[in-house]
Amino acid sequence: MDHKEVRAKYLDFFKGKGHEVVASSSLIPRDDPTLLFTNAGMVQFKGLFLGEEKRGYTRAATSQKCVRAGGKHNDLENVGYTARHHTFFEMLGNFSFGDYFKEEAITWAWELLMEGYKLDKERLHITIYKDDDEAHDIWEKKIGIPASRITRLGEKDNFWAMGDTGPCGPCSEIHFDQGASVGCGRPDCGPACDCDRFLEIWNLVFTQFDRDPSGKLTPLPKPNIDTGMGLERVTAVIQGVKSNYDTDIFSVPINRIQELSSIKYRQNERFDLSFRVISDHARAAAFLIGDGIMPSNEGRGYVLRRIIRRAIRYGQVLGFKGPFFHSVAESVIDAMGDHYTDLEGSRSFIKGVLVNEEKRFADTLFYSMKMLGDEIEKIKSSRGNVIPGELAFKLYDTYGLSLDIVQDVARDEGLTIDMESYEKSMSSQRNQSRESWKGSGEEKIPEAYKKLASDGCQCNFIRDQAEEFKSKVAAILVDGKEVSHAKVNDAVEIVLASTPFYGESGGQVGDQGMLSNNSVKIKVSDTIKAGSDLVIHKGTVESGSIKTGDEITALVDYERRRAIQANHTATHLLHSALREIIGDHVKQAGSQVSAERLRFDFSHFAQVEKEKLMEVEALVNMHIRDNHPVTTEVMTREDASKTGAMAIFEERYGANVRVVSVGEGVSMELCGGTHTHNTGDIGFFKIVSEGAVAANVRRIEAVTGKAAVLFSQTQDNEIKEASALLKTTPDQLIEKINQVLKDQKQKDAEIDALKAKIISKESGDILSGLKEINGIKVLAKELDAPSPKELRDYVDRIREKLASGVIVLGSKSEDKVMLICAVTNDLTKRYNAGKIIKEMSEIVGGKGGGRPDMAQGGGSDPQKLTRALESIDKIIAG
RNA sequence: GGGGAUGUAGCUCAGUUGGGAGAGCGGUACGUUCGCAACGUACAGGCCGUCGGUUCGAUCCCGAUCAUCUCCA
Repeated sequence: MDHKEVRAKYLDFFKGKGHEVVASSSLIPRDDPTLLFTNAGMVQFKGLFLGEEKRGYTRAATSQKCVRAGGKHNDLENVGYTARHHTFFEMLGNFSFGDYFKEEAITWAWELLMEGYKLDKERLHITIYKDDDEAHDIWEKKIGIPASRITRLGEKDNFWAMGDTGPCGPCSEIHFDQGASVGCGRPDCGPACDCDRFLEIWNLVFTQFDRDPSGKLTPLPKPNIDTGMGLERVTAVIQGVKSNYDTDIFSVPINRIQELSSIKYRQNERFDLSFRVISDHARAAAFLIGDGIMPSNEGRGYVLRRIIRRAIRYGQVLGFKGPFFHSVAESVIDAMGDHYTDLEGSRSFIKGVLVNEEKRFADTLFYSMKMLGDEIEKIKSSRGNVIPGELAFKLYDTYGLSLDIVQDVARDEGLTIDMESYEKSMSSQRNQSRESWKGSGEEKIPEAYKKLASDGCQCNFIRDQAEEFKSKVAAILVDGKEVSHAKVNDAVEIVLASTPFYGESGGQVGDQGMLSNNSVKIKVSDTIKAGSDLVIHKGTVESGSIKTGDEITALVDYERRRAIQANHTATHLLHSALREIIGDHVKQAGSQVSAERLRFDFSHFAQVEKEKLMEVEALVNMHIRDNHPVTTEVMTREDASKTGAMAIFEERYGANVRVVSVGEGVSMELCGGTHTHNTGDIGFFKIVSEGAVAANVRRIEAVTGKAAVLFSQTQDNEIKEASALLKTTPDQLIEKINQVLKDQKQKDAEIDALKAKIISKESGDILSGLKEINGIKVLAKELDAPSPKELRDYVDRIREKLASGVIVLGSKSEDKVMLICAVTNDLTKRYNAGKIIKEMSEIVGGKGGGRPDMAQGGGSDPQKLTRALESIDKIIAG
């Protein structure tokens, strides 16, 4: 049985038991500040378990993609060294939201393992929570498991909780006995043992309590079921192999590595380790990038980067010199693209990102190796033979040179590393970081909205309707608290039973407009969406008062809405034009559509050339002129992905999705926003700017319709005005500017030359004030110089003429004095310009200093300049 | 989220008691050469990331901010 059959059997089995088969959600969890990545099957159902969200089913089964790397669950460092750890894996799970409970969950699990997967029942052991007699009875009496193979365990192993408070409950695990030859070999070895003999394959969680802050458990009226079984693990058990890496799941990437490296798997343990690390990480990298995460220097992107780099490092062990990892990742797409169709669609994108990242890593490595080389040079020249631990740590911490590489180099150079101090530095960094961990920073849904949702409050967005729309007030919030009525000047948040207002989502801003009836007028300044089906109208009561249950007329500002729609449809056209002209690695990385303009972020590895940008703009405008119809269709997620519609990864979609199509194959995207009826409604599309927002992410801003016309007119006017100022025509403007610049440059040169002449001449005049003190030529003079640079020019000139002597010049402005002193080189032993300027600066209330032959200073008392200059006589006379 | 590092010419980077912004490569012009390569000479190219503070004076010190790199969580 291959893994595809294992997965299909699972989903089919539970479909047969009335479960909705739900597609895997993105690896980026939505609305959840506690998680870096989706790390379990229940993540996408959290809202249902908490009763904050309702969907059209109460039983669900999924095969959920999961990543455990970074954040609370971090398996990264173990991957490759064990038979079971992965950064990426698939979790099979069946869920009940207040529907069936313990008995069905256990019975069905057993049925699937026996009849579906044909496991040997003699090798299965059960663990339950110590107080859960109910589960014990079901296992023993109903299923017929001998009590000797049912183990009661404590809170640590068999009691599950989402957090310190909230839903929680006992769980029951099914373990597979790999036989006495595996593991510790102790006679009392059992499922509770830490060794590898008993393998947990399925965890059934019975969420039946609600824990309050004091720790008290109250039974939930409708308990839930949440189960999880790792696909890789159970496949290994079914296929009778000892390691997940020996299943068919990993054979494709491992084969690819064999081809690329010409090294066989299972010949050498050191190489095998690399095979496992690379094949695991290739899966994680492909899926993370497929879900829109880009390698970067922070957050999720940084976890991805570390996964990629770890793989590359292990690849070096296999002798890879150039980029190879992208090719392994592509083999993952070959193997899994048929079940994860969006992965296949992102193939060239994933490859591009990885090639780019492989090159970038080579740069970092080159730089940090150079740094290490310099440091070793220093150690050797001081006859040392130990690399300090702090240095090794710094190289790792700051420059990304990992310890194993430093160790290799040290060995080659005959040096050792002070590991004790290395570990010390490391653990102090760890502690420092752990103390400050708070969360991933994802925005949380405010409590008041959650409460409304769990109270069953809903608000349907009614897409196409007459302008007069009547609805009932379902809830009113003031200052984030639910109230029954609101009066004049209150800042309110209103929930209606249904609404024509579009709540901000998918990058499209929320609508504005009015809510009114005979007794109240509310100006809506923004509309937002909370959760999946709550639309909140934010606004102010302008007159009258309102209470819940009132009937009210909702009127959207449709002129504004039309501008937004034009921008939104144009965004889709821009997306498809970019893919056509610069390549299908282009993927949306975010967008913002407002009435004024549209902003589109997308993945791309370099600046978009101006010519390409013009082509894109032209293509979008062509589609506008062709006046294609814009149509929308609601279909199942599966059907949508078959049509090849582009999905935007940051969105969460339900079972049914909206597909927005432009013309015949011009553009097709999953989108919940609102659009024009025909592309011609956009009128005109104009790109305003293109630039970078992050590594490998570019941003285009554009305008449409009226705003685009205005933009062009403004630009045109500016060109005309500029032409008029330069007394030329727009078509000769560039030429004229070049001419003016050239002219100016010439004049600058001329001015410099003239200044030099003047200074040269004036310095001759200045020389008239030359004195001789102690046989040394001394010149002290005040002159009018606008800047210290000017003053320096004078002093240089004079020095040339003087050949030997001391020069002091001063210049004053309203409230400041500049002083400069030069001593010719033959005299610097006797007179120090720095010291001279110091003394003189003090007189004018300031400070100064510099080199022995040249020094500057100044002060804030202009009236004393003359005195300062006179003081030179005394200084030289000594 | 917390820490460390970097930001100077098109590129790679120097630049300390705070006091004239540099090198190599690349570019342009000229020269040697039949031509290329090579070499020589000259020249152009800089808000020293941005903003603020200290100071007579900041590439340099201090604070903030942005970008990039990196480690930890």
